[in-house]
Amino acid sequence: MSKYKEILDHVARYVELSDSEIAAFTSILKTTRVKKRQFIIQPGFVSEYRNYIVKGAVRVFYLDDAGKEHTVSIGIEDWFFTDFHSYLNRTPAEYYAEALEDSVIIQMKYDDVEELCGRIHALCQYFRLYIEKALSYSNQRVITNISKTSEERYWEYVTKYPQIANRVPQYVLASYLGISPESISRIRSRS
Amino acid sequence: MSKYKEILDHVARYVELSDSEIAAFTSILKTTRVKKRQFIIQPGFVSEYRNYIVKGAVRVFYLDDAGKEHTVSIGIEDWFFTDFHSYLNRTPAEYYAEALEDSVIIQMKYDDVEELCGRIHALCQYFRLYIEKALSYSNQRVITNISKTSEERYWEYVTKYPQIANRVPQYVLASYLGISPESISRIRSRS
DNA sequence: TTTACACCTTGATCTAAGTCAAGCGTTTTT
DNA sequence: AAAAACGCTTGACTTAGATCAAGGTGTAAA
Repeated sequence: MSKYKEILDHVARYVELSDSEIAAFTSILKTTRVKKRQFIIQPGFVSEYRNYIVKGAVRVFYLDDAGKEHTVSIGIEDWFFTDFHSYLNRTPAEYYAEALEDSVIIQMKYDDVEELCGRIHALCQYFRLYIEKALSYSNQRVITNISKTSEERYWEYVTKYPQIANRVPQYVLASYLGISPESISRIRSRS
Repeated sequence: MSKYKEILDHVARYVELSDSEIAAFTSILKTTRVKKRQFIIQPGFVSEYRNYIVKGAVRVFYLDDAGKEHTVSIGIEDWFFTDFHSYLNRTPAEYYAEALEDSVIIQMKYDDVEELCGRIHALCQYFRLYIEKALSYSNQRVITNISKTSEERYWEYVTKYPQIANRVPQYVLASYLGISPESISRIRSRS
């Protein structure tokens, strides 16, 4: 039983890899353990890795000039995260990634991923298909943000992702939805 | 000179295709001409194609229950558009795509794209790399929407995409930025 | 050439949601 | 076990931006 079972299962949902391809893929993986409140990405440093969450919860957020946090993504088991812009362009990150719980993540370097995607067709397909889904989801979020009220966004999220909503602090959810923590509290109370 | 010069140039910015690969790719392409105000995608119908804009301008928008329009994307020459969710899942579209000018677009069917991506590694790479960029951009937009004021979003857009801002009606820009047309007008006047 | 529609502007008003501030349980830390 | 920090709530107040409504201008159509 590979120590990379979880991520290999994830890949298998999209494509089938041969044994040698699995070996090539796992050879670029690295497991990292992080403690609650530890940063995995920090502004100023290049986000070199694509990170897959095996266990735990991680949020990516942006700290604006006024010192306010805006959550880019909240991930739990079986999610990828990174500062995509930094990762793709090898420029300093603008976001933080912070462990919301003690977590186990699998990391893979940009260069290694690109090299493998150039060499292994199935792996390229895997990333393509996965990213296409992520894009469709991101587009959805944009529209929800500009077309729904705070209250609608809150209840939609809680309904769609109860397992995340119940697991992360409310102020994180608030900053993900673009609502103040006080407003979230009021929305909950008037129901 | 191929009649698909523009899109082949676009591909060439990411990967190199052999002559036979170019032939295979162009064989799945179809050129369509649309008049200003014509719909390319409509709710209820599956968005079967990935559409590349050769000439013209197209916007994708969502019409909410209250009858208000929310623009998902504004594209001009050299951009792709589709209702990604509908396209990927072959479910009825939720969005409209409307030509803002008389336009020429190149269309490719989902099944054809998937078949080619399964067969031609370089093409799979091309779509993967392009979509990764699009995702990074979409993430950016989410953060801008939740962290900046209407006024900041407006000026940022105008500065970043003057050629689009000057080409499309202001109410389209407004619905893209999540601002009312009246507010856009006021933002412009107080500068 | 006048009718009409599309798009933009300006003014008056309204309201959802943000801000500021205080208080209160619950975890952490020491 | 006390102190400190964290996360959530509630109240009073403020405000950015929406809504409603009317009028103006240019372009296209009849």
